Amino acid sequence: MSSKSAPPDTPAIQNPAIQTPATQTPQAIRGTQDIFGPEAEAFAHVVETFERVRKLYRFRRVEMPVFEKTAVFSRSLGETTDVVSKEMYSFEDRGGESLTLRPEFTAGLARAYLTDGWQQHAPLKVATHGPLFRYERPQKGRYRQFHQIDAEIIGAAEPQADVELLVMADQLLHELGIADGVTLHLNTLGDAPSREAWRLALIDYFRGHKEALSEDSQDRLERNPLRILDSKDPRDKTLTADAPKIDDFLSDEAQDFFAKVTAGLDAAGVSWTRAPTLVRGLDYYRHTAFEFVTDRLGAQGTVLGGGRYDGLIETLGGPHTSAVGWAAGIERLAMLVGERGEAKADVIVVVEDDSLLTSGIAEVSRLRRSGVSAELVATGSPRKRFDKAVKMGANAILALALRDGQPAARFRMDDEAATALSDQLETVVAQFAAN
RNA sequence: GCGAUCGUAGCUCAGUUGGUUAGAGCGCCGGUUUGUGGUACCGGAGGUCGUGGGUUCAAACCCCAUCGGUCGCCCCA
Repeated sequence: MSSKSAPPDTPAIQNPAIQTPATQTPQAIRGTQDIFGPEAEAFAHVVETFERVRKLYRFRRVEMPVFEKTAVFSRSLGETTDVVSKEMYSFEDRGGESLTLRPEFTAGLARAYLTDGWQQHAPLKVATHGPLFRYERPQKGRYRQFHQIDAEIIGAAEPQADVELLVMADQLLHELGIADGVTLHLNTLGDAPSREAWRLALIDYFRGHKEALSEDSQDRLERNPLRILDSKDPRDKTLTADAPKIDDFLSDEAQDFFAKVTAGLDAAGVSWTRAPTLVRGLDYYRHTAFEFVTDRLGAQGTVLGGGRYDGLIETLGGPHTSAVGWAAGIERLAMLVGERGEAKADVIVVVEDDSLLTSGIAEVSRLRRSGVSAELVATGSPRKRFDKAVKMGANAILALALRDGQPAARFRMDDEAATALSDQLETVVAQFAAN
């Protein structure tokens, strides 16, 4: 990228501390992470488990671009939401178009549903995973580039779609072994008229007590009044206790819908708690809203969340389309899973004399080609190589050494490995003896 | 965006009324010992004390700024 092609109005970097002197290694970008070893294994385990469960529930795999036109997100999430108003990574491309790195999956999926003709597959069950970007203050379990797994059903107005998604989420958490201490908080926001009536009642109620609200909530009153219910501020909590309840505003249809969702969960044996103050932050939610919350991650306790967004696709200029979905933070799930051991090698081939290096290369290649995971240890002090292999850990160790000037192979292996690998190793020994 | 706290070798950390060449354990490399073996001993490499200023005869230590981590608020997965 030459400086010539930069837009003429690109501001010069004002802060000298941000500039990296040519002699210094640049830092990673704040809020990004390089994960490695046991942590990376945990991350992969989450994705692999998700892939397995998603196939059990017959969700189809989709891949999408990591960036979209900015309007895709600003229109669907709502201009006043924090995500849109201050957390998006937006930029102009060289053609002058405003693009944004996806801060979530749903809006992009809705766009793809419309532009790619996926309507023909409705109701469409899809799953995806990948990186998302949000310009936030990083904390544990919260990053600027983070990763989610995501499952959605587009074009399904029936409550059993909500149920299917929730049961799937519940099974995923169980299969990851982290369901203990996680509870499903469930609420309904009603249909559009219910939600709107409740919203107006809340605004009316809180306006009457505006002075008693926290500063944050006075601000929320204008931008996102529903969220006052979620406030942790003690001043707000005394007020929210007597605030209008959604249940008093639900239409018969909305009430019936919610009853069918809870009945379905009960039938499937998924436990849940009613959380009447649970409101999702994004504008597009209707009816079912839910979060799976753990007590083990401090302030970042929501591990999986979602709901129904019947209004979204219309907002993007499409036909009225019902949809439900959820997303879960892979980093948060991985933290709950904990570090996972990396698999031991089936065989480590130790070259204890440099003159046998080519034999070692030949054997380790043969093993790998026949589906045995193998590592070659042939560097460092020859006398310490065996100990190094022992420390690395393997089901079997094959040591190649000179004995009385003649090549000789020795073994050490676990009993279990001995049975599993005996055929392979016999071949190796035979091979080695032959050479 | 706000508040708090931290930042010394690859890793975990010592290092206080500011005072000679900044230390340990683990890891890494080498040597000796052992020799069907995850041993023991010896030695070595490796540090702009996050970065930039300031105060001082003297700063890892005090002050300011900045970058980054962590925790809380906000928001959210």
